[in-house]
Amino acid sequence: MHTVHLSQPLNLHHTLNSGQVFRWQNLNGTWEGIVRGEFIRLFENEGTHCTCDENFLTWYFRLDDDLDLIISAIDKDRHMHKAITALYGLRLIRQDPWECLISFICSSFNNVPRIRQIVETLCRTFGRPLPSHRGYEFPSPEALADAPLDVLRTCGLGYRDVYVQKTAQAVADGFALHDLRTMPYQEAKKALLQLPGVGQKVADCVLLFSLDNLEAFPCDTHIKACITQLYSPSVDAGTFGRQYFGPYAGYANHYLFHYHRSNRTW
DNA sequence: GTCCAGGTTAGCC
DNA sequence: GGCTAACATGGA
Repeated sequence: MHTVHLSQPLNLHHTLNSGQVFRWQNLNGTWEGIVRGEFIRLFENEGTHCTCDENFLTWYFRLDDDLDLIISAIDKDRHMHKAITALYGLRLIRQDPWECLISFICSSFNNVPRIRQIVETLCRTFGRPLPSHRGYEFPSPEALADAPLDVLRTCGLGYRDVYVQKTAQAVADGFALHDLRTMPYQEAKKALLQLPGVGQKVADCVLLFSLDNLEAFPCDTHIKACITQLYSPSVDAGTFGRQYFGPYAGYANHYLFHYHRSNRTW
């Protein structure tokens, strides 16, 4: 465990607890997670302490984004101002696209604790155990592609078992997730929408949380409520969000989402 | 028992 | 293209 003094704001609690990633656990102040097959431990106390190197922190927590610049770009009204003030240090994460894709297929018509439970069960059932015995890797596309439906079902997936299996088969057969990183927003989204279990909202989550598309604006029930109540009752939330907030609409989206979901008042 | 949760899909018009 | 019912699961 060593100390890193970051030049960028980072609030671990807001960031890891905001529903963009599902495998981190807070054990009395210390965050534990498994990223790309590596067990990682983090906590904040006059600097960020971690069992990883600074390059990992920079990559994973997008410290290459100038958060203050981004915040000033999206600080356009009193609603947004409340959210960014209350959640200062909330950052988007640059997570693995494959894990992100499957996690958000599991997220549809579901709640966060259960998403976490399903993802963890998938890892325990189909993922490689870490050499340190501290948990399991996220399963490979091949592992989920070859998984029998009834075993997937026992992981708690419900009717989503087919979505996970077919999407895993598509990725195992060569669907190039990483290529989407360099595509324009509409084109990358169109490609993702081909995958079973991936609709407008899940596609935007994958683009935003794992493929560097900061203009993606995922529209779930919380965001739709925010847009209709606070901004305009009759617009398409996604179109409005991207146009109104601009190139960093995705950051605005996640601040609104987490503020609304954590049951704070506007 | 009823309701709800980061939606997607198939089947209609 | 837009609209709607159906969809497993577990916790409140």
